[in-house]
Amino acid sequence: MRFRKLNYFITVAEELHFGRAAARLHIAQPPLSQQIKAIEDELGAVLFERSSQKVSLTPAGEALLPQARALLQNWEKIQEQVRSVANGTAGNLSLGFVWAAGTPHFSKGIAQFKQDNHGVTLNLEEMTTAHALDALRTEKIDLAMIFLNPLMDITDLEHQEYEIQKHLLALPDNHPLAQKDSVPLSDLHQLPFISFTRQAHPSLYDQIMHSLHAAGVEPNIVQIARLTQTTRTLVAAGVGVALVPESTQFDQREGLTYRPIDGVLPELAIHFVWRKNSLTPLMERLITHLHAQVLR
Amino acid sequence: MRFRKLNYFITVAEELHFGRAAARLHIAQPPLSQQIKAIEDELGAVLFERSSQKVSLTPAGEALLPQARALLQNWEKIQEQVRSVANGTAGNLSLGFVWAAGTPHFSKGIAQFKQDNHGVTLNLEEMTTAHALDALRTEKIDLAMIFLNPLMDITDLEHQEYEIQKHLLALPDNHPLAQKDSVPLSDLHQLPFISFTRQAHPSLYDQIMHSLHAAGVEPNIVQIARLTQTTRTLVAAGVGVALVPESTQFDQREGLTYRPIDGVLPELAIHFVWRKNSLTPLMERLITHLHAQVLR
DNA sequence: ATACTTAATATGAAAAAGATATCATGCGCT
DNA sequence: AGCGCATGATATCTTTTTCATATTAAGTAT
Repeated sequence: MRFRKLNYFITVAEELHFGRAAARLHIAQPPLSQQIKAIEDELGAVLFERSSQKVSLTPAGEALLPQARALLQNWEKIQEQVRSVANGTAGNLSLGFVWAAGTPHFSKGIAQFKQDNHGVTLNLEEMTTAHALDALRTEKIDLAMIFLNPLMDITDLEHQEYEIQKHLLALPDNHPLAQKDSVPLSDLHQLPFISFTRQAHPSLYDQIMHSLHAAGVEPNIVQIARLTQTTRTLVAAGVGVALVPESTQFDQREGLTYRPIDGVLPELAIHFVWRKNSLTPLMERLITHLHAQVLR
Repeated sequence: MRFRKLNYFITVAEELHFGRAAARLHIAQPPLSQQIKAIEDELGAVLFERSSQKVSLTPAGEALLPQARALLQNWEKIQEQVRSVANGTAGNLSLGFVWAAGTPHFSKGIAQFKQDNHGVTLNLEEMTTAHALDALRTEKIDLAMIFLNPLMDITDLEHQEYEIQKHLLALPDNHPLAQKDSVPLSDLHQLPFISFTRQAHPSLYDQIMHSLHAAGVEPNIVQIARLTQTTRTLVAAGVGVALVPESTQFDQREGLTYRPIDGVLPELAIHFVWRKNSLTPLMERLITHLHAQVLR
């Protein structure tokens, strides 16, 4: 697909000499004459005025020349773009991620990736694990960063670990438990407790509840849809305490303090997740890049 | 030049099925697979994800599809345009014409031609015969409408008659000669006389002078560069009389009157003139059109 | 006229594209 | 699990297209 004939035409138009043009094209003169004639027949328009003395463009040829050049140039650009997309240095990518993934190193990683890949458009959307899985399967997003654990049925998906966070207990400054350096799990018994809904991160929710139960803790739960800004506002307001991912502490807030938990709680494993066979070079590059940010 | 491979790609992308695509393209499936592979090799990018169960576009293919469609559409447009230029229903044409050609039927003809040929851009410029010939030879214009007579050396040009005009004598209203219905040539003897310069229309000038001389008229000449508006202003102001082409009378003016000449004067033959071998279909159409306007 | 340049034509060779037959793979269905 | 069906890939041969060589035709310059 070299647009042979079009190139032949352009070369003859540039040289205005079949012999020289043929030489430049590394073919003999007769086939060049034939090909030009073929183009003329196809277009139904004579492009060159030939005499044995000189060759010149007809108005039709004059009209075609710049257009033909533009077309070829266009094709070059298209090729480059397609190659870029194939290499992952260009393209679009929609990423759904749980709020806990939004750490400073995540933001920095995204910003740098965008800078290093000017051709790439990233579509970022914060969502719950459940929503992200649905969005993945309905192809609304290409890649998710969500809480993953062994209980989930994701045989239709592939994944790779991003990072593992610990739980922290978020407390109002003046809470009695804030006196301790670390809080035993059992101290949470009967405490007013703010948690995300089971709907949002079902299996994580179940795991946490199971752990609490095992520690003999029967929390007094106030449910909210997502672990976001709202959780911290409620905790700071003294509505209750909350188990939050450690990344939350990056977001300091007046009247709010964090303490490590002493006891067995499930891992907060955030994974990259994508549909099987949908891993593009671009996604691969983004995953590698973000993962590298975590490790340093 | 049917952009075979690009079309193959598009068809497969549309059908997402090599067999059906091949059928639509009236070729067998194996060569289609080969050609697609050839494109992929050339681009260095896999465009389709194949399984025995279904075919789908990769991001690279997704990127190429609209571009490829646009490219082909572009090519269609280019072809049409080139054909239009070849047919003379589109293109550019620069026309240089002497002032005398600017009759009402000329203007009407031009206006109508433009209306009937929307793709055509006409470049009109009023110029002298001498200037027009130079502009023709230096390819500044494509076609001229000028005073032509047998004395001129135009072996490098071709021409066709446009129209032949008679001379009229332009007089101030109150001039004594305005009393007569027609003016004998000999009456012009020693009269103040306004004429274009020899430079402007050399051989016409010579012919007119020769005719005057033959009639024993020795005019008293005030020369101006061109026979335009200015001539009539000068005549109306009583500076002198002038021999003008009959087309001038279409432009009525206060204090100015025209009388036929009684005597032998050269023909005022306005011809289309163009370079040899430069007669394009567009020029041909314009010439035919304008000529038809004269005859009715 | 004669030599020279240049594009067109004729004919056969090489390369590219296509057809037919066959294989490999994966899925659904008993 | 095994069989049939659908689908794309591979191998090999045929056809078509493109190209090269030799030659011709036409026009210019000497």
